[in-house]
Order: sequence, then C-alpha cells, then structure tokens
Amino acid sequence: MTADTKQVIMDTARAMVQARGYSGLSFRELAKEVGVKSASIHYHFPTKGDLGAALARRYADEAIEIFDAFLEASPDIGACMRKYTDVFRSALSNNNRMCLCGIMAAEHDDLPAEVRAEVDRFTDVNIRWLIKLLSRGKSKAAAGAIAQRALAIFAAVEGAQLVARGRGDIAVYDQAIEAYRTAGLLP
Amino acid sequence: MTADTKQVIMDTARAMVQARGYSGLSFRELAKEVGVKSASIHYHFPTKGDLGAALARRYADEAIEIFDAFLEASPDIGACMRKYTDVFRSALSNNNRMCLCGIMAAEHDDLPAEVRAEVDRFTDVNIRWLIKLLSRGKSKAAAGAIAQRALAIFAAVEGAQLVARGRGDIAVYDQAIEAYRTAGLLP
DNA sequence: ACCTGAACACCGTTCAAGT
DNA sequence: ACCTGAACACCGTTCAAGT
Repeated sequence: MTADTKQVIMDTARAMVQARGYSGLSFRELAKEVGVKSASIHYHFPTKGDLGAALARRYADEAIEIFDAFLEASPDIGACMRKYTDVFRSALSNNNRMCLCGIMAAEHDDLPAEVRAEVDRFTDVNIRWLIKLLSRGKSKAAAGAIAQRALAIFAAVEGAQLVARGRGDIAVYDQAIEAYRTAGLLP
Repeated sequence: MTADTKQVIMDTARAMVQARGYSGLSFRELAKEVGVKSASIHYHFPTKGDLGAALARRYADEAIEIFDAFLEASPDIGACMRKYTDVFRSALSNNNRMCLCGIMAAEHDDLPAEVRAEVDRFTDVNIRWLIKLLSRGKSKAAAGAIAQRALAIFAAVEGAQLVARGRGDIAVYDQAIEAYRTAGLLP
C-alpha cells in the first residue's frame, strides 16, 4: 500500500541524474535521500549500470506515450511541435535540469553499454516521432529529406537545452527555439 | 628544454575531459599517463577546479585566435561558417571527443564556480564571433535579430555534436549541419 | 523478500617529508 | 622548485549476516 521502494529509488535517482548526470549520481547520497543504506540500493539494482539503464528505459517509454498523445490531440503540425519543445523546456524550468538522455549522451564514454543502449533508443524514439510529424500530408518521396530534418530538429532542441542550462537562463532556450522557427528549421 | 610538466598535464587532461567529462577526470589516472604521482598534479593545480578552470580558460583563448583568423582569411560569410562548423567536427573525428566546454556545460551542476565561469566565457566568445560574422554588410538595425540567431547557431552546432557523439557517428553531425544550412539557419 | 555492517579498491585532497 | 608516501573521507561493489 505504501510507496514501492524500487519506484521511490527510481524517481529520486532520475531527478538526481537530470541535475548532476550519471557520473554525478552517488549510491550513498541516493540511499540517504530514500532513507535506506546504499547496500539496499544494490538489492534492487545490482549495479549502477542496471539503475541507469532502468531509468533511461522508463524515460524513453514515457516519451513515446507523451509524444503520441500530442499527435492524437491535434492535427496541426505547428501546435504539436510547440508541445514537443515545451517538454524539453519543462526540464529546465524544473530547477535547471536537463533531458535525462541529453545529459547522458554527453557522458557517452563513461556509460556502461546497457545504459548507452537505452539512451540511443531515446534518440530513436524522438527522431521517429519527428519523422511521423513532418510526414503529415507529405508524399513519401521526400522521406530522405524529412529524416535529415528530424535529426537536425532533435539535435537543435537538445543543443538549446544544453546551452540554456549552461547559462542557467531559460530565456536562452526560448530565444533559440524562436530563432529555429524564424529560420524555418521548425515547422 | 624538455616538455614543461605543467603543459603536459594540461594537454593530457584536456584530451581526457573531452572524452570523459570533468567528472570522469581522475587525478590518479592523469598522473599515471603523465608519469608522476597524483600528489604532484596537486602541486601544479591545487584543486581539480583549478585544473578545470585553467583548461577552459586556455580553450576559450585558443578559440578566439582560431576564429578571428577565419574572419581575416576570407571575406565570405559562408566560407567562414563552414570553417567554424569544421572546428566542432574535428573534435568528433578525434576519437569521438566533444567540445571541452560543451561537455562541461552538461556537467553544469557538478562544476566548481571557477570552472563554470570559464565555460560561460567560451560561450560568450562563440556568440560574439558569430555576431561579428553575421553582421558583415548588415545595418546595425537588425542587431537584436542577429544576436538571437547567433545564439541559435551556437546551440544548434553544440547539439549536433552532442547527438552525433551519442551515436558515435560523425555522419550524424554532417547531416544535421547540412539540414541547418538547408533550412537557412546557417548562412 | 528485503535490509544491513563491514570490507575492498577506487576517488580528491592534505601535509609532512624528501631531493 | 618539484615530487612523494601516507593518511583522510569519499565512491561503487560484494557478501555474509540479520529480520
């Protein structure tokens, strides 16, 4: 009936990683916040890599649900795009945090293989969704150009988040996104 | 006459940070590579923050020189822009490394204040240079729009590097940059 | 089934001691 | 001036032991 310890660990760890990265996540700190000993964390997640992979997996799964709901809620490409960029904006407004997989992508070489695999899947999920969005009402002929543009949009949004976070200023994110729209990169 | 130990430390540390991040930098590993004991690193750089700040400071200073040389070498905006994006490309082609300050921006919350200050200065250097480039032959009237676009270009380039690194595929970087150009974000 | 204390080899840091 | 060994409190991890 009370909150499942495993879920509490994941929720707490996710917030920590979004703030300080995978490398910055400490099992001892995490345990202290959850109210158990660090050895107990290992009972639920044998290694740090197991925990990181579980976090990224759940993150990617949630992204699929959230993004697909946008497509169903509105037929307008521009409106869906705005909702999409607002998701990444909300991480920043939540204490200057970053996309879980964006910050982990920067830590690429420090990640265990099982974590890296889930981070890659998050990228796939995003690009696939953007392709679906950009393809609305277009012929199949332009598929290559659309895939390239989807990749560019994802990269640009992640970059806007990265730079805005570095500045600690969400207005930087808003300005970058607006400039992308003005230039015609975003629909 | 032989290589200055302090310089060897900085060169080695820089490569390590570009590969594994500031958090991923270990004084003991660094010392082993340089051929001294970790306590000796502390003689030259009392704290890890001192070393990190020195690395970012030199990185930003070098960027100023390199970028300004582009402006002097060519009057063509497009050519200068291509040289600029090639600088960020070269980090990836050097064993999938990242821009020193890009990877550190992701580690924002883990950085000592003195490191963060130098990372911020690198961003300033980039945006100021991009503004100078975009302003060529334009009236002062559009200054606001130009500043916004400069910020967006920097963010987009950093994002392309981040995503390409995550994929371990430099072609991803090239595709994103090309899509930015097609969309009209890059001149 | 779930948690813990104690131990291990790591980490940055400090400092007295060496040359 | 430059380097070092030893110690400190941290880290992820393991494991025998508890309930």
